Amino acid sequence: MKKNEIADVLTEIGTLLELKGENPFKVRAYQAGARALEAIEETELARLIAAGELGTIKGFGEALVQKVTELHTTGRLEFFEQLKASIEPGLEEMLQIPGLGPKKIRALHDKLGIASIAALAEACAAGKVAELEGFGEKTQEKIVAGIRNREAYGRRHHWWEAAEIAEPIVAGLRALPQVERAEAAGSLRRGLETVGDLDFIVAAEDFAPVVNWFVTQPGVKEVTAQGDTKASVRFESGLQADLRIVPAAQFAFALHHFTGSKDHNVQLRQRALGRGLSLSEWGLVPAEGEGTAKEKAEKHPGRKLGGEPELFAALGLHFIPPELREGLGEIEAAEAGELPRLVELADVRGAFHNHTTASDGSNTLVEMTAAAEALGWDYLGIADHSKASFQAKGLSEERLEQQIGEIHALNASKRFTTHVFTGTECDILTDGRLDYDDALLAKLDYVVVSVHNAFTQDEATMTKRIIRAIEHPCATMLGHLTGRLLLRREGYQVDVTKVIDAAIAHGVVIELNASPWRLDMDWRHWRKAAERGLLTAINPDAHDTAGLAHVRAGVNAARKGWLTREAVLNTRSLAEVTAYLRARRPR
DNA sequence: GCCGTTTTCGGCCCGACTGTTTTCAGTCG
Repeated sequence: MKKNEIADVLTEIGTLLELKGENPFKVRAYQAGARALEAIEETELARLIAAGELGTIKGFGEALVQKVTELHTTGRLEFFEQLKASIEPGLEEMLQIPGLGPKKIRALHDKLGIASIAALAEACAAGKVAELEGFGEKTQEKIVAGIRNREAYGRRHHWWEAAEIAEPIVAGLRALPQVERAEAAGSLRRGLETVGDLDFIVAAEDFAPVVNWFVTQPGVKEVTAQGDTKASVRFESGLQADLRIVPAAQFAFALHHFTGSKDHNVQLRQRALGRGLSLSEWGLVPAEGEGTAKEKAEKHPGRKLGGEPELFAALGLHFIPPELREGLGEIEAAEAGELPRLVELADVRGAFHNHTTASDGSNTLVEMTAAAEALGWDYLGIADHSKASFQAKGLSEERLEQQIGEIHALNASKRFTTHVFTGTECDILTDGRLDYDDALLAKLDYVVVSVHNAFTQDEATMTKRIIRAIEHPCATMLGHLTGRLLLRREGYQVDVTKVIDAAIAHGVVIELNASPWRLDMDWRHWRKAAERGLLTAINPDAHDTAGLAHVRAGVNAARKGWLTREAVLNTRSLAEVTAYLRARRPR
């Protein structure tokens, strides 16, 4: 069984154990195991299992090693099958309803025999749920609303769309007279490709006006909680947002806490405890002594921090950028002083893989170049579709020749300070050949090769197909490695490790497609790939002038992948990139 | 179920809010 499927099984075991009322720490162990698995490369997992070394990975004890090994070797797990059979299948999906946790679901099941969302809806309609001990009218109403909206409520949201909602709110909060500081935290701040909900952390003197401002924002459909120090709202799209207000002295702690991730926080708290300190959203206080963390924090006014850097410093760590806080080794690296200097948006000097009206873009070559110049870019690569992408108005040989001429003329005119590179997004045909002949490809500054059809090929075929394209002497970079569309379509089946190996061997760049709906290749692969020498280009895959700004999403993903400026081709100067591309061209 | 330079057993983060309670359980993050 593949790594990701094994991770899914571990996650589901966690959920099932939760429903059974198992020890919550056991549940957490399975969930942590699943996440840890996602950070291991497929071939590395196979090696660890073969060598009997899986147990050396943090989070994998005897039981998980045995289960992962069994799943990996046989594709089955007796324990999982029995566990699944022992729980009615409808109970799992009831967890999606906000306000329903394992305890309430068990009560509904044990006392009313409810084992599906449909049965739950019926019982609510009959008023039976409200009569249960521990339940009431309001709970029943919440369940009814939760069932009605569960699709919108449970949905995750693209980072880009979440940021578009969050940024004006942060700006609005900062403009309030009571507010000293305001930040968005959570997975948005960590730059995760999708966001479950928004978290706003505010430092203020007077709380009530801030809460009132927040719950009356345009687009707020429902106020789901409102207290003295926090409030929760839901927007039209189903996106939920939480506001938390703290005194200024606690701001850094609260911001860190709600930025997460959960794994990162747990690890950092363990580190604090090892030093006799207790870390919480309230502060960093001695672990010993009377009182809650909050009470102790309030007795330590000297613990006021300017910001998160001091928090990390107090634990003997370099500052860990939010994007790295996934519990994937960043604390160890911060301790050793080995955190990478992450690539920044300001490092980007241009981008490849952009479209114009020649194929399926909606702005012309001139408009795209003007937009790139406005961004301060030194160069812009145009890579329209090739002829096999008929649906995208792919360019015939003649039209591509014509475009090359137009670009040369535009460069020669000196109309823009931004230099334009001639390129193509050349289809990788079903057998791995390229869509243009070599003579034409050789006329271009660079060639992006991408898969746009026959997504359903089996993994071996697809892997062979892509590697054949990488081996082509004209290939400069590989476009959107898996073809995934976040929250919409899984990528095609491909052995990522083998493709990375081939790209390194042949000096081919793998792009980090920066489209907020793709972010492909996934950030989870980049750290190891770059360590092994893979170079990337953060490519917006822009189809209009506004799309160029998507490099920001790509930079987020690159940072999550521990990438430095050096690992990203399009942080280099025009002269360096020109030299790089020239050296790459077939002789 | 995992983990260990105070431990191989006994911890494992903990506080806000809601809705149900009359002192607190459950959920959530």
